Amino acid sequence: MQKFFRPMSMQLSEQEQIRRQALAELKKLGIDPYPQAEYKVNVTAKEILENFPKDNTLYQDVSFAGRIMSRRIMGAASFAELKDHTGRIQIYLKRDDICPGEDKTMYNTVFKRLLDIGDFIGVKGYVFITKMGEITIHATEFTVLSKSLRPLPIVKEKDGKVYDAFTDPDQRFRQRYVDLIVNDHVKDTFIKRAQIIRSMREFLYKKGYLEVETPVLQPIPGGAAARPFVTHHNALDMPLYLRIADELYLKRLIVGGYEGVFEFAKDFRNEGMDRFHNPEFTQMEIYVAYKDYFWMMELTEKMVEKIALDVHGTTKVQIGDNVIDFKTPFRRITILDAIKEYTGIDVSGMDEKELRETCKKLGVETDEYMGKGKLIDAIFGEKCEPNFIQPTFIMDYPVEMSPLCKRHRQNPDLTERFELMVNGKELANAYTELNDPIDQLERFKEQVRLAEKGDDEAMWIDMDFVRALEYGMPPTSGMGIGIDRLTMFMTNQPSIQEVIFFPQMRPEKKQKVITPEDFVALGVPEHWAEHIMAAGFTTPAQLKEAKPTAVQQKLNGFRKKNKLDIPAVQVEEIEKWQEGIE
RNA sequence: GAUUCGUUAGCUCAGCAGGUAGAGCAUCUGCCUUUUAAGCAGAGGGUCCGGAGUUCGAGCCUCCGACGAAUCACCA
Repeated sequence: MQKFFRPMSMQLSEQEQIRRQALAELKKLGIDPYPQAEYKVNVTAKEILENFPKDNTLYQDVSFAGRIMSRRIMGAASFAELKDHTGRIQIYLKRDDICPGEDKTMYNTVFKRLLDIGDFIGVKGYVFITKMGEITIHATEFTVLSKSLRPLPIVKEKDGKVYDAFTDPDQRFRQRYVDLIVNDHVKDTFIKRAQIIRSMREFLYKKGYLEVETPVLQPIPGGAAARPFVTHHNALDMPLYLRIADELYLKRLIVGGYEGVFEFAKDFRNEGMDRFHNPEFTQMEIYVAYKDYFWMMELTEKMVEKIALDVHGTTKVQIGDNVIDFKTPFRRITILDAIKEYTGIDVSGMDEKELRETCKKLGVETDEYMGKGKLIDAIFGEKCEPNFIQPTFIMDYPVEMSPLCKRHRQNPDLTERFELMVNGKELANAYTELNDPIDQLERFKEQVRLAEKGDDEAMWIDMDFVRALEYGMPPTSGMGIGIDRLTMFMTNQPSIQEVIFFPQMRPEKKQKVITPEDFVALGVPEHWAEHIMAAGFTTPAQLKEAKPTAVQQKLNGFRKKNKLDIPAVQVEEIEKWQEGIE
């Protein structure tokens, strides 16, 4: 346990020490730096900045709270910037307003010396406009609401140009709270994310669909091809998996008689991480009875169009160098036609061997495990996918790739599946759902055969799901849409880490400085501890992992080489040291 | 996983072709009652990511390691 909670650096920086002293001095003055009482606020920064220019009789008795973001002190008067959840506003303090009597402590000591950038204060006063034309709260009193003990990165701005921006991705993601404090545009991105989700919910509520919750812990991880995270339930003494999708549960609910269900689902996939993948991510999946994938295309494009309009007020959205127009209807093309369009080759009707040759000719890499479906997908992925910048539905995927999808009504080698491509990336995936229980079981079995061949992402057989289908599922269409990717598109962010508050990171390792004393504490005698690092064991862990005999050889060799006047070490001693190491 | 780049003060970054570690902001002290990247004068602040090596001497060179980023691969 200990190793996950290494103490932060024990050494406080000068600035941190000064802030702790200020904290103590505040207490000495009888000021509680962390008061309990509610601080009643009657206005936001945004309201003032919007309304005061229209009517300067407003806001003559405001109570406002926020974080100090900058200070400009000029002797007996000061300006500071306070930030609340709506934005920043300047405040103005005058010594003789704050301290009308003889005692000037509140201004001279508390405000000027003991408060810092990062502290929360509340102010009461009235709004006016300075000579320089800035809307400002003239504070006649202030209250300390919370003292900050760590200095924030100082980001300055003039004429829209940002100086000393806080941009280091490592620090921004590990300490997202700091990122949110100093980078206003980051806050905006996540507000837009919330708008997108809200807009989607509204759209689906309006159609009368039911928002549901299904298990995150699943005994069989189904509904997608991906490696799951495994955990263990103690009471039941059985493995459980974090869901990779919620598809099979939502379809059970369709069997149960609901005609439209959807879920915003956190899904988990134990796979690589990059600009487009985080181990946990959010998908919205929806299933509607009596519909097919054509109907679902319309729902999807209408929904995405509405989101663009709600977030941007227009269907045109800048994504990287491209302007994407989410105006309906979106283009539709089958995967085979797409391949024809971009390679000039008609792969329909080709067998596996011909497809393999085609891949070779096109320079598409393959391996021997790939079946027809994967080969076609490889060609598409390499030669076509990046070209679909404007929203496009790619339709009718090969049957091998889609074990939960109904066969195409005209061609049993294909399925009624579409993916929505935007900016060369997959955004949504949908089927006319397979509701034939016998075919479903066959397809599951085919997946098992793939698994036996070595495909570690093939699906598992979920017999309970098959049983549900055996009771009868109405014809249904279902769709899943990636919320993180959608947010990336709608906010023009280049990486998934920019749209997930706390993206997965390697654990932060504070490098601990190891000294001979650390070895002494583990039972290594002093005369060895002072040489053990030089002899090649720079950490206790290294010492533990090494073979006792190897350690003995190394240490005694070192002793001889350096002519140390200490007794040679015995293997039993070394074994004892190793026992002492965690 | 591969390659490349990066890690120096609280923050953003310099640092010569190895020779006592620099700037701006922040901090501290003083001045300043409408400033706004406030200003002026002064001061303090560093395990140069960790370790080993080469060298009289390493922030800089070599090797090993940690973490991050970009590109590619893998994966969907």
